[in-house]
Amino acid sequence: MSETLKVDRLDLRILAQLQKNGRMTNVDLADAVGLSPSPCLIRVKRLEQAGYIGGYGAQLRLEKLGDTLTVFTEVTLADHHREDFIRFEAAIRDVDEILECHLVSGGYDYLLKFMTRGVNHYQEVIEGLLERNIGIEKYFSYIVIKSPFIKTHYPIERLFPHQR
Amino acid sequence: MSETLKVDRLDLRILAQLQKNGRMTNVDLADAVGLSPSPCLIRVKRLEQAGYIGGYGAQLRLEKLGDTLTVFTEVTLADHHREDFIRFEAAIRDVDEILECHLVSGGYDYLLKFMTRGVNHYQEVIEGLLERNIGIEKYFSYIVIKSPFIKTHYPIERLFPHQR
DNA sequence: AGTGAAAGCGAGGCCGG
DNA sequence: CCGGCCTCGCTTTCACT
Repeated sequence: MSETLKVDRLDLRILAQLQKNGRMTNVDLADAVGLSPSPCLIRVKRLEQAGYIGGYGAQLRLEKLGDTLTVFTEVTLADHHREDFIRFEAAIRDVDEILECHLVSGGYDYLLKFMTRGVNHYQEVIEGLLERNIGIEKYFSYIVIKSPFIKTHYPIERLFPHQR
Repeated sequence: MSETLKVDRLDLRILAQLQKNGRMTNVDLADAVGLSPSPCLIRVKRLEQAGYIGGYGAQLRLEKLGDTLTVFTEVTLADHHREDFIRFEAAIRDVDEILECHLVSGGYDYLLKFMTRGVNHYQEVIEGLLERNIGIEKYFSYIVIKSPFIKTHYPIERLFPHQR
């Protein structure tokens, strides 16, 4: 599931294609990368098993379904021992409304990304967190007014320019 | 492509399933939501055409392929006329290394999410932006040390609790 | 390693309730 | 609007190169 096996140029092309269209058929994929279906499928399976592909998902336009609010929240912990980080991370992991959790270097400790129905919903979630006493010293909320773009795929050739 | 048609409970279940596994076959999907394949497929097509599903993608574990660096950057513009926002957004949209762009309310204007090969690569991109004179007054970078979690799907029942 | 067959199964269209 | 049938094309395996 997580072996580091060698990934050649063909594999990178497969990954790039699947990133753009996770539902394309194996024959189309094979055609796009210049392979015949059988070995192409084998490579895809290998990449999945090796953990390079974490899964496949539909990209939903949640904002089309109803009102949503995205909020980025900067969190500073009261104490900074290893156990404080662990406790905090464990506590917020199960909060559905928190989509991302990043430990950052700089003026605060964590940057969280929330998705809620609106400010009331967000406030409820935040207050629930504070009541649970998980080591939050202070926090600051940045409400997203508009997201001009969110890209769903990355040109991986740029990350790994000279892969064999 | 962007009609707002009614989405019932069955549609929500379909969306929830496809969000978790965008590659599941239509028969499995139909089974999971309690439908037979034909009407299920029709609903999926409708949801795609209506724009509720923006696309399907493989979730790549880029960090397994090589070194990557994620950076969140707060950007403040020098001026705040409509044209300043438009010019800035247009200029950064084509920068591959910028994955997300959010206009926020609060202490600064934009929160950007970068993905690069490392600090040198990040610095190159940032300097490239500054040289282009696109109205950046100042910026501050938060380097991501660790991302304890990034969730790829949201429990959409929570966003739309009382859908018919 | 890749190619090309063959067999099994799902996608997608059509008809009947 | 849903379920069942039917055909075509894709998936997946296997023997061969």
